[in-house]
Amino acid sequence: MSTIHSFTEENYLKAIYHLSTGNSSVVSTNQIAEMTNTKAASVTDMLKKLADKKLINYIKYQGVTLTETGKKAAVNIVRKHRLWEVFLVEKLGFKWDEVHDIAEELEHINSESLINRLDDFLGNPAADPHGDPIPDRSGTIHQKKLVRISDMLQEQSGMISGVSEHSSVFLKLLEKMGLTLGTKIMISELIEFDGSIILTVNETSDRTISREVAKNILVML
Amino acid sequence: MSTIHSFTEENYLKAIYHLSTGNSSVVSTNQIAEMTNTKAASVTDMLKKLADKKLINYIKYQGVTLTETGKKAAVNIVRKHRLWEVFLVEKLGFKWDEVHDIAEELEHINSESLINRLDDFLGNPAADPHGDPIPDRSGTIHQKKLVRISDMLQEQSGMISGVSEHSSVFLKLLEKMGLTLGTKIMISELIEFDGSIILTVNETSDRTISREVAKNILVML
DNA sequence: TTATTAATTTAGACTAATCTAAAAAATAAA
DNA sequence: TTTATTTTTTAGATTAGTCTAAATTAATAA
Ligand SMILES: [Mn+2]
Ligand SMILES: [Mn+2]
Ligand SMILES: [Mn+2]
Ligand SMILES: [Mn+2]
Repeated sequence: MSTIHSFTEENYLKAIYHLSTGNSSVVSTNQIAEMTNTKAASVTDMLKKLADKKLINYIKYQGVTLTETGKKAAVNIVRKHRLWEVFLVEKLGFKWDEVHDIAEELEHINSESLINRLDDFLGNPAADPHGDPIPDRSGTIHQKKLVRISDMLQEQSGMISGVSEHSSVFLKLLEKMGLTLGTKIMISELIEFDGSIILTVNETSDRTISREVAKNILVML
Repeated sequence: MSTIHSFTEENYLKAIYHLSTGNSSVVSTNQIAEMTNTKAASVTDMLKKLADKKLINYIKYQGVTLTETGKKAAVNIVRKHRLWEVFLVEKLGFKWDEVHDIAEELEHINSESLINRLDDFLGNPAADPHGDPIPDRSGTIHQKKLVRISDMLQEQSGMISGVSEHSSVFLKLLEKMGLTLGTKIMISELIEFDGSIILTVNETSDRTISREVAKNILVML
């Protein structure tokens, strides 16, 4: 199954997928250009090709959505990306801020049996090192309900289970502050002045984080 | 270190490397075309490019050799290919006849730290699943002295340690006959009529193999 | 040593993916 | 509801890698 698409086509499909699971499900040419580091003109060319292959629904000037086929292809790439990230962290000992670029290449390796064996080898993990859910082999995604720390109330507690910002600087910062996945936190104080928040970590020590940081840490209540 | 070369350039370098470690160290355009499944005209184009990049020594109509830089690049690809094969067999449970094509893709993933970590994770193996030596991170290859079964004498014994034919049909045949790496064999009889050979396997049972098969099994005495 | 055959290179063309600059359409502002 | 701005598309080029067919060079045979 799953026809072979070029490296490049796969990157576009993944970009469209990620953009469409964000705000609006319709994605614009410029958004895609930005995400894929290309120019709008190049995107238009590729959109025509993907539309010809029935991977996207595309009407000139109206943006695109993925077809069922396109979505399946995209989810499969996401599955591969996240499984490889787990491998890199769990088996090879990479840090969570070091794996993205390598997984970006590995996700294009084409072998159904490879990825399913890898999945088993890793113990069929539910989430990648950043807490993002790993689609199962049928393409189903079991997304846990998570809330941003910035949306939590005084005294509320939970466990850090994901991030919505994947840059290396951000991840390293969390690492340094001891705010990695699995850490228990409690909202100890909400600072009115600038919206920053004081957390109690693992029921022991305190940490102050800015609103900007708080917005990008996801917690399971 | 190690400048980035395209997927395609890497495949050419590897082809030239393998061809030049065979018989003559000078490799011809047609040989490369055959190994890379392309046409001679395409090879000529690529040879010019590789020569410009100082990866090969190329004089029109005279064939090519790798420069030191080119050889280093080629050996590094071979290292990656073989390490990935070990991973696929040892960790993911693939059979030795199933891994070549996947490794053919994985060998192009570009990350020094990835491959060195993988090497460590696998326990710094000396050889791949087909008995081929794995270059160390400095590019040195520790090749063991092996002889073809077809070159062995009556009563001589040794351990199967490699193959010089990597096709799936051949590997499956060996698998079925129990002639896998690590098997102890002894030359029990040389059949004059057709050159076929009767082996005693693990000091117990006997196997008859054709001269053609015998030529492709490598033994450590 | 000349003629024939084989190997290699050049010429010219094609596809995928990209770009810049210009044109067209859609959106926002006046 | 015109005008201005932004977004998107088209036009025309470029680069990497490939091909077929023709020309050239080398190797082999007569
Ligand atoms: Mn990618
Ligand atoms: Mn991730
Ligand atoms: Mn390859
Ligand atoms: Mn091998």
